Formats: sequence, C-alpha cells, structure tokens
Amino acid sequence: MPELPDVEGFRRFFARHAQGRRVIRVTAPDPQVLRGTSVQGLGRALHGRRFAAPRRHGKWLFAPTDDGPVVALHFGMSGRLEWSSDGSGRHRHDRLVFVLDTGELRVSSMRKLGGAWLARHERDLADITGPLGPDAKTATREQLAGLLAERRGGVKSALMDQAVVAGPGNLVVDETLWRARVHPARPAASLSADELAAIHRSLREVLEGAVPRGRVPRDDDWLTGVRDVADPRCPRCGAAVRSDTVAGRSTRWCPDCQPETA
DNA sequence: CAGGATGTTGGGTC
DNA sequence: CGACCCAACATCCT
Repeated sequence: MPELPDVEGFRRFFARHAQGRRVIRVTAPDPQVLRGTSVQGLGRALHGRRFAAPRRHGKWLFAPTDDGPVVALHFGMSGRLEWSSDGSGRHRHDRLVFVLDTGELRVSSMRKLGGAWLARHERDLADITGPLGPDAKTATREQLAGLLAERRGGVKSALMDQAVVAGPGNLVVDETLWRARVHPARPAASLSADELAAIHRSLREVLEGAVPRGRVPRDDDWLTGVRDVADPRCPRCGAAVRSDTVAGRSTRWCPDCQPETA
C-alpha cells in the first residue's frame, strides 16, 4: 500500500526503533527481495555499524549507517516494517531481518514487488533509485507548475511519474485531483494557473492530512473513503463517483466536480 | 475461476 | 527523445 504518507510512517518507525542501534547480524528468510546484493553482502557492510537518521525521498526510504553504507528500501505495493524487541512473532511475509542490539527490525512484503538495495556511499543512491523529481511534500508551486507545463500527456499520468514529482501514488493522485476539481485525463499542459495552484494546494493538503496518519485516510469526507464501497457517492456533492482506467490505473473521480472540459 | 490490488520496469509502438 | 500501452513480477482476496 505504500505511497509517500505510508513511507513517511515507516521512516518514523525506523527512526524510533533502529536509529543509533548497532547491527548484530542480517538474515533473509526470503533473499528474493535483495536487489543487487546478498545477505552476505549486507552483513559484511552493516555488521557492527550503527544506523543513523533515516531519510525519505518520494517512496524511497534511505537508512544510512554512521560511516558510509546506506540501505535503500522500496516497499512496492505490499511492503512494511515490523519490530520485535525479543525476536518472537516472526511472520510468514518477513523477507529481511536486521538483528539489532535491542531487537529485530523486519522488512515484510507479501507480494515482494519492492526490495532492499545496498549503496556503498550516499552518492550511489541515484543509480539505485533512477531519476526522481522533487519530493511531493516540499515541491513548490512554481516547481510543480513548471514540471506539468512541459508534459505532453494527462495530468494523472504526470503526477504518477516519480521522475516528475516523487511520492504520489494512485490514491494520493486521485484524492488531490478530486480536491482540486481537475479531471484526471486533462492534458497537463492545458491547465490554467488557477488549476495549477489548486493542484499544488490540494497535494499539500492531502499530504498534510495523510502523513501524520502514516497512510491515506479512509475518512468518509475523503474520496479515498468511498473508493471501494458499492455505489460510491462524491463526499462533496453526492454525485455518483465515476470509475475507469486512467494512466493505466484504476481511477475514481466526480463527474460533477471534475468535468472533462474545464 | 477470473480479475483486481495503494508500484515499478522493460518491451513494443506511435 | 517523449509518451502510451501492456505484460510481468508474487500473493492474497473478492
């Protein structure tokens, strides 16, 4: 499920449990999630080192050690972190375990779409992540407007592209466009200054609401709250919510609040 | 049983 | 090169 708000929750979780803690050993109940490294490689790089403050960019979580190597985590569609102070309660989907001096931090992933990478140095992270736009939480209105203005495709496709702006996923984008009253298939380059401002403001509001919760809330005054109910109604105007595939992803929008032509 | 799920990548195509 | 579409990845759920 992880989008930016979820990963920000994982960052806080990582900081609470692992920051300043020493790595005793690394085990991989399912090494398939290790990308470009091995459990031996991770062990050699991390053994005896302490984790420093974790950082997030978009949907990536970076866990540097106090003197060099950095673990990069991406959670795919189903990843999350678990903590066990006494080593008990192992779960079937735990794929990677950092045994620390105070307990075990576990990377769990049902579908194994994400994974764990090892960077020798900070400067190697960009090779792992590929191109990433500015983080959605801090992107300025000018940045966002400029990036969208030079896109040729639809606005949902643009906002979903991590190289344009890093962090938004399917739920955040649908929620943002609903709040901004912009149809998801609108050509990005056709948006007015007012619409661009509304998208930026809405993106900030959605993230400010979601990040403290560590997820996109399923509140009933959010579009996400009616996403999967039968006969969904727009929480703002009561119109029947439309469902279709846009930019290759399942998409919800309100035909009254978000008309196709502005 | 078929289809879908909050993500990304690689191939083919225009 | 930019953008779209689709399949694939692996597992569970409706």
